[in-house]
Amino acid sequence: MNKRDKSARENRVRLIAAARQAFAEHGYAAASMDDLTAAAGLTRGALYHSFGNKRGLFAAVVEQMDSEMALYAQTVGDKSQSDWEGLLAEGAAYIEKALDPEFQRIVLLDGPAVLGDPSQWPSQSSCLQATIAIVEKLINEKALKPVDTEAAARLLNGAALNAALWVAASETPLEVLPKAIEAFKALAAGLLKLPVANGVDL
Amino acid sequence: MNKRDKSARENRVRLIAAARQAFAEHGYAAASMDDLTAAAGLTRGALYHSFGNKRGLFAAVVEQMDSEMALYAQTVGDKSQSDWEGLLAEGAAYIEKALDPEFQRIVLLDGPAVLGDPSQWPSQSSCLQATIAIVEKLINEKALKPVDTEAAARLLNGAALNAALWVAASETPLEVLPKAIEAFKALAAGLLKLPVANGVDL
DNA sequence: AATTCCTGCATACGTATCGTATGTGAAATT
DNA sequence: AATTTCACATACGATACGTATGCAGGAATT
Repeated sequence: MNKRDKSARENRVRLIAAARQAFAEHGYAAASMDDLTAAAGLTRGALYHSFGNKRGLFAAVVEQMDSEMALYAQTVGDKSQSDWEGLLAEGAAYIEKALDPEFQRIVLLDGPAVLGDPSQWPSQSSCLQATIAIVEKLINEKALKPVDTEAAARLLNGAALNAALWVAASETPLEVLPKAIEAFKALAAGLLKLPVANGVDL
Repeated sequence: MNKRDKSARENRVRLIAAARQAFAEHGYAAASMDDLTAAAGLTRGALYHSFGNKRGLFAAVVEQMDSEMALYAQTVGDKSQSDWEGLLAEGAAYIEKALDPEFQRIVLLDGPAVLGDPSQWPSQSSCLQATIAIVEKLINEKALKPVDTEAAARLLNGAALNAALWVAASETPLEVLPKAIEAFKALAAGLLKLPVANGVDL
């Protein structure tokens, strides 16, 4: 553990943290690299050395946030009683996550514009892979209609994401949230081979 | 019809057209206002006079594209035999629309970053309103589960939108497209009170 | 018809910010 | 101890946005 590499790593961590805050507060375009590097006690020289350009730094921030989300989704899924409930819980977790203004601004709004279609991000797959895995399992168990696993997973995530944006932009998020989750569960039920019994918490 | 207003209107039309092309080609951030105004035979002065700033021009472009989309969605819906099929057709139309690189870049990628959450755009509602109307009608007919109409409409649109991005980014769009549409129809079927008969084109 | 007013647009300027090219000092290597 | 390396700072140039001002040609007024 040499001293130089260690301090360099620390600086990268501090840059990502400062960038995360700046991007969340001002948005990608309006975030000044002079300002955010100064907030980290560095200059733009460090930034260009470590991340190449503004976009590279942004990508690092998104990757960090996305892996946090994937981790959270997994714990939520694991806690569920059945695979099917795990799928629903993951979706609900995604919806709730997007209530976080930081997540909304960086990942949902600026992310696609800066990094392109989210489905192509390496990090996004980590979150999607979890969904795909569950869908695949459920199809093998013959619980779901034999649709394309990736297609189903992407649509579920897309619906959840959109629901999240809607909830977040709402004037009364806490009122709208249950409606969004209910609609999400109804949609997801469309993948089931057999209709769920009425009354089961849909 | 005085001469000045007429030429001013023409100039606005030409600016929007030039902007639409520039934003589609380079993306919002990289589109130079000097360049695009010059392409329209004007200068930035005209732009700031008519649209206030770069964002205002962008908003005008998005509104134009969105209203085109709403118009198209409506014709597709009207052509359908039943309301339910109309709903599915609209979703499919949305998915196909997002294969258009111009629509993808401007409305799907840059739009949210520049204008904020799409569900808050005045124009977006025009497209969403159509979906909401159909959903409402189907719920009144007791064909759908009594979910919140706006929630259902937003989730459907979100799923379609995400499917579209996925198809567009795919290496083999024409292979993926039917999978996306099939999965979309399955999801949408989740809103139905009664499961569709197996074999009906799901 | 002549004059004045109005306004849509051009021109010019200031400022902010990004990316690169170059410099430097401390740590690592020998 | 001398040399090399490299993480980062500094300096520079270029680009692009927004504003403030100027102007010309069509409208309004008399």
